[in-house]
Amino acid sequence: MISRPRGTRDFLPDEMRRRRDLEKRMRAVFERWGYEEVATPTFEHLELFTLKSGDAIIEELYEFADKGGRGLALRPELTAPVIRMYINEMKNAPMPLKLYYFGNCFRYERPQRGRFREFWQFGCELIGTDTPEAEAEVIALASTIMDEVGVKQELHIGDLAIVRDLLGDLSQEEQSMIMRLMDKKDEAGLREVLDADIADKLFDLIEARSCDEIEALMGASDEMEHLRRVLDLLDVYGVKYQVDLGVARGLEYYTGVVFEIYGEGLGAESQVCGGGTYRLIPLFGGPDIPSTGFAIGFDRIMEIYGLEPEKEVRIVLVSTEDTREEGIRIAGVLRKRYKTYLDIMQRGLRSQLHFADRWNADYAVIIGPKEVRDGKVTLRDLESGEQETLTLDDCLEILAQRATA
RNA sequence: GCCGGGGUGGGUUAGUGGUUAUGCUAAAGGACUGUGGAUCCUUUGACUCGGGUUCGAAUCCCGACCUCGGCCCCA
Repeated sequence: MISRPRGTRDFLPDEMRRRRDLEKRMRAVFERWGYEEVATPTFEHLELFTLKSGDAIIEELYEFADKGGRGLALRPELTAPVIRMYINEMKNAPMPLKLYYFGNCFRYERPQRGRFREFWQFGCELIGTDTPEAEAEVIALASTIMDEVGVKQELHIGDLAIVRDLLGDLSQEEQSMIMRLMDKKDEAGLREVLDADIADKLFDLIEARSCDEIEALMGASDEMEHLRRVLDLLDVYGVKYQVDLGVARGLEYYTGVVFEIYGEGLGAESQVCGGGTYRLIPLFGGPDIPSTGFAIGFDRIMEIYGLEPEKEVRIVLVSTEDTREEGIRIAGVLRKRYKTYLDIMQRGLRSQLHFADRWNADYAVIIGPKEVRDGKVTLRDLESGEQETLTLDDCLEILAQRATA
């Protein structure tokens, strides 16, 4: 027997219905905010992901050579591919671009709850600006999506521009390492690599919970005003957040405001969304324009998603040996509007109704010799067990009434 | 990559060294001949894999694989 590769999943009908329902709800929010969907290939040239990613990301890549010897990789995330797409073919589109996407991504990692080797990301990129208005919109959008799908969220907002002001003298590598330590809230580690006064200040900064506290430590600056404006706008959006300059994000291309959202009800993998402002476009050979975006861990939302999919009407069309052909004709009419199952096993009446029960059908429409003779159908409500024989038009009428009731 | 818990039919479960591996559920067929959920009968179907200990292993030991949880990293 051949099993699934490790860290992958099969989605059975019940779960798939719930996934599609969640997808639909999230997609609807992006659409209502004026974002448009795009899709990129499942695999890309290896360099797209190795060019500006840390070793950790590269180690997790599913990479391979194709039959022509090209180095390729399954995408580990979607920001880089979307930016690549923008540079390749959307440079003349009117700014700003508001794009969203939903797709599977691949990382060679140790699987656990909420972490898989194949997983799905929803996300968006707002390309062309890093104004406070843009950043506030993107954060508010992320937060709204969480609300709309019933996730209890905790939103943390940081700002790498401010942190980098403090670390300005240090090299790129040192800054990256410090970001990582900050993310882990590793005080001892930070004290090891930093001068005592900078370490003290950095730690106070991580503890700061308001702009005033930060300004008291760092003094006034353009970055400070920028962050203040973003937070003011979030207040207007009605978004609840917590200032947390310890949010450092793993990726090195973030430059400004960054944020993470944690969901309630998950284990170790509680981060359900992360994003911020970055400058990735020039790194890939495009113009020096900033973007803001985020990615949502779709599978993690699935774990804590409490809403039930919309009820669908399921009908089983029951016919007999003599009436199969009439059954197919009537099923054709029902199928214009409803999910209709038609027996193809040459089963008897009893057996077809048994199947209808197991299939959780709402109604059985029975077409036997009597019905065919009278030009009628029998509509049986499988929940109440009540049934009546009536014309097809009347049957459709009743189904339509019940569906809206 | 590291540290723990766990793997018995499709799902669930009994079985801690000894006949043909238990029950429930499911699926297929039947009893019941124009009506599902009940009952009964038949059939299908499992010890994750590989070593070791033993006269004998689902059971004890080791390893691998998978899985669950944690570290790391992130979505």
